Amino acid sequence: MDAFFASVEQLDHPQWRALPLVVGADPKSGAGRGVVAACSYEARKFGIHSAMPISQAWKRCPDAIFVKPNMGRYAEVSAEVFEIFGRFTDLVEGISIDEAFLDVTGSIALLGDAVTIAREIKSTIRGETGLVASVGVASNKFVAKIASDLDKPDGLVVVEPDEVRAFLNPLPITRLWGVGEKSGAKLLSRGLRTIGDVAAISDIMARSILGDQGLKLVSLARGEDERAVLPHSAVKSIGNEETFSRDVNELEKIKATLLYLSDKVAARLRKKGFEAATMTLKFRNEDFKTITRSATLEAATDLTDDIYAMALELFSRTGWNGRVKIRLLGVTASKLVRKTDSQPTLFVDEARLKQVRTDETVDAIRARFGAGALKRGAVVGGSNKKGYTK
DNA sequence: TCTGGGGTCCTAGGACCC
DNA sequence: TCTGGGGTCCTAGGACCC
Repeated sequence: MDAFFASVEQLDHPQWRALPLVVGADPKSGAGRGVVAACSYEARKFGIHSAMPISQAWKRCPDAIFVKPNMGRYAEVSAEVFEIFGRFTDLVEGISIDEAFLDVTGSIALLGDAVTIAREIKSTIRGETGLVASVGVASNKFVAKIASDLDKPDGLVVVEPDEVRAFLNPLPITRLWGVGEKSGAKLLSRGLRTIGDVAAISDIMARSILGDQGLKLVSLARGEDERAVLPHSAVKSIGNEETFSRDVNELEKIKATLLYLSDKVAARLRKKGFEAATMTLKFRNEDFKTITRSATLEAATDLTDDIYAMALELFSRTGWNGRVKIRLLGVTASKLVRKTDSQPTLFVDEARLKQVRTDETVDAIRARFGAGALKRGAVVGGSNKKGYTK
């Protein structure tokens, strides 16, 4: 999907259409923290792009419309788009909220060749959601992905099997999916500028530059990719993190934030029917140095109090002494098990039962009155930056 | 110049097991 | 007195993607 978040906002707010629009952090008149999550094509004319610091976006176009992401709404629209994908094949592999691989090999006899299907998908999406999509058609995932990126917005790029090498060779290495800042710099330092340059090096050279990753990369650069389109991949982790609006060193605020994050993660686990055995605390200090501490329990849990207790324990293991300020805290649950598959409790513990009933009640109230209907006292009293009210 | 928030995957060392 | 090889799991860090 092209400029997905921004396009959804323009769809929902007709008065914002054809205007520069930025979805992301609050710019706070140029003093805001955070980055651009997405922006309209009108905003791109000012040099604004995804992942740019929001303060820079503000400098480039203070008159742009700045809005906070509304992930719930984007998820709704995403579901509509994926439902459309499902009409063309069962083999749909989502790779993000707005992007998927579709293996249409088995649909050609019924629906026409891949290019016909691609046109049909684009026009159905536009007709039913009002949004614009770009499609790449190719004989494997890697080439299709690159092709889909080349002619945005509203692109349709077809790469025939015998054109793959000629198509890839002239493209810059920055187009290689999986090559970011670090790997890109290593490749450039060896004089490798295009995908064709990478395709031409020996396996020994590839390994010396990027290790085992390098070997895979050379295959991809040659257009070789045998990976299947795999639907239904299982979720592996659920986490929430938050950058403070100013760096903090007040213990009360830190604890309130850990409780807020733990509660959020626990509620998401319960909503999806998971329990988690491993918890990871993420900690970034004012110098942007990031560390993690994690621990694994014998019995998986979805209780807010359990997760908060672990978060506190892991925080104490960071060795934080109050002298450096903290920029970000995060809590992530992993080693997930479906609740029905988890080990039954071996003995009844009154205190635990009480916690279970508390969480059930909280979930029920939030389900009825909204996620913000009920907050822990420590979170409200701890002056959480979002400033929740009762 | 200033770097969000949601994730996945990989690497590497150490503990532990057979 | 000198200690292999194969495998799994855990932890910490880091690259990368949207």
